[in-house]
Amino acid sequence: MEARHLRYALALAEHQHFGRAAASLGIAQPPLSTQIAALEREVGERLFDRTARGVFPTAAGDAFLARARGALAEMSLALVDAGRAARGETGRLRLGFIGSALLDPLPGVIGRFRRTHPEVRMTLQELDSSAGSAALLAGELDVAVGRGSPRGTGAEQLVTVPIGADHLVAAVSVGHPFAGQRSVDVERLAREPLVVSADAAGSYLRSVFEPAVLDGATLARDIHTIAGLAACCAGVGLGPERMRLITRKDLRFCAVEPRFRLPDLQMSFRAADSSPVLAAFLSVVRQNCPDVGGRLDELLGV
Amino acid sequence: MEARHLRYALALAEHQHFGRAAASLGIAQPPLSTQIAALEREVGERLFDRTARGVFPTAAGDAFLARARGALAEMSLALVDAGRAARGETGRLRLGFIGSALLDPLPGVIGRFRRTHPEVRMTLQELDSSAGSAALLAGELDVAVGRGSPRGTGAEQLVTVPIGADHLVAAVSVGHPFAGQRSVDVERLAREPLVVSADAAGSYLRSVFEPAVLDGATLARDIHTIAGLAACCAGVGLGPERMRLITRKDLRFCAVEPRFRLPDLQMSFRAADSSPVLAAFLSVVRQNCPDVGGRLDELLGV
DNA sequence: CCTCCGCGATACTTCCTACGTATAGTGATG
DNA sequence: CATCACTATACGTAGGAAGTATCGCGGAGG
Repeated sequence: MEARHLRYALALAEHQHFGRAAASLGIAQPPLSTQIAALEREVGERLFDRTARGVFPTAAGDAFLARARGALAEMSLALVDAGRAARGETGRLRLGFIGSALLDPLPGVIGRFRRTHPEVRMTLQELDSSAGSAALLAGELDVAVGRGSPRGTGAEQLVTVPIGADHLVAAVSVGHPFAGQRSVDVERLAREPLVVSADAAGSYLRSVFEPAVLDGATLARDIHTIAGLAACCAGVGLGPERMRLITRKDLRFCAVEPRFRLPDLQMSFRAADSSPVLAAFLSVVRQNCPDVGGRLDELLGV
Repeated sequence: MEARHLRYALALAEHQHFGRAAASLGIAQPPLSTQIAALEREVGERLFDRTARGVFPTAAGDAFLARARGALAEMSLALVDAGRAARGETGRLRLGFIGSALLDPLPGVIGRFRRTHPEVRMTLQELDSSAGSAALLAGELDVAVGRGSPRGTGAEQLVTVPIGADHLVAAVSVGHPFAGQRSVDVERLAREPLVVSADAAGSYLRSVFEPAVLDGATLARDIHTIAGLAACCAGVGLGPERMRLITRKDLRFCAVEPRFRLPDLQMSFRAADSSPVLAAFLSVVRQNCPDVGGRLDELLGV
């Protein structure tokens, strides 16, 4: 049985007349008769009653036609759905990110993507940079946002683009002596109790402070915790500049002198991932983060 | 797009290999390549990634394959459903009947039909004989059970078979003088207050009693009401012998002398009705009412 | 009652296209 | 670099779907 048989049977049921049904199909009447006969032979039942007043489906014909309509509808949906999937309008995107990314570039990107691709199911989860690249390589994520380029086994299977630069800033409670200052020296900071992210304490902060200073610091899992601890006088919080987007009445920020540039925020995905949803997401990222457009343009082959 | 394209795409997705998929389809590899290419051209998207490790569906391919499975499933169901409809296993049967038929032949017939054809939706309604044939002709019923052969306009469009003979019996309250008697004479009955069905009072009872007797009788709409009225001493109930199947402690029956044969119970349907459900129902009737088998055998062409 | 007409089925031819065979192109692997 | 495995391409063939002509049948009308 071929789709042709279904189309012919439906046309015949609609026109109740072999000649007119054939004309509507753009064929002559005899082949229509032949094909309907072949269909009835395959089904093993007479599907149409040929009467003098017209051609009408039998009970078996009615049952058959209902399914035939369903089958043809599925076939057109196959075409439509394939196109939508190819354009990244349907599907799934699993995004992992560090807390600070949720402050600046992600809200705009995610919001715009959800508006333009409402039928893509998104999974969002906060995790640290190294867990992000590991989950990417394990196939558990499609996009990871972290700080610094992924290193280690399999990192060459990932493509990574910078999506935002950052400098170190200090966060203090509103009652702290630093609270009114526009900036504070690193040497001064080293004499204060510090609150830093566990991630940073193990990596880039080691090029700013002596190990002994960091070993005495309070560790926090994410940027919001640093801000909260600093606000309640647990110490001087250290984090990226976008931490200033956290607005609390009991919190003040100071630039750190000399300026220290943190590793960039980076967005990674599997180089071998050809998912149209990913491509659509990257295209939204390019529109929302003009700074990194050049790099993505190459990757998207524009 | 033809069903062949769907089958080929599914086989390719299953085997992840053009050669083996082609073999499983019973064709050579080049035509499979050609057909898949044609399908991808029609859909407008690449549906499979040909890699060194195998052939894998793209995102568009996955979406397409899901619909393709649905479409092919509908097509096989079209065959199955047509067969079931042709055998009368699915569909609808609208049955109208007079109350007395519900006492004897219908419970067995309907019960057996429902067991053997559980997916046929049945509509049952009690109505009098003339309303039954009218509803048949109006296309509102498929089968009608009444007493006596339908007469009047359009009756020749109906086929009618007898499904049960009946004689007149009297029903009286347990306290009535007739209660202990095996039989009672018609002349004796004529001097009692009577309870009869409105239908019968207007037709066959007129050949048993004087019009004056019937004009004084209490009229009931159906056989159960006759029995109820007789039981509470409203008069002597008259009805078909199968009324004896109504067992109430406060009710007794007497044969009527001389025996008077009522018009037979008849089952009617449209002669032009070729519904397989009707045929299946008639076949059950034939098995359940051996008396009328001969007549139905002819009609069913056995 | 016969004829005519409309419609579907059948007979036969034509042509498209799906299939088979042979082979070239391509990417991975030793 | 050679080889191998696999898919794509080229081309001839054959099966079947469509076209043309005609038959058979059932209903309407004279």
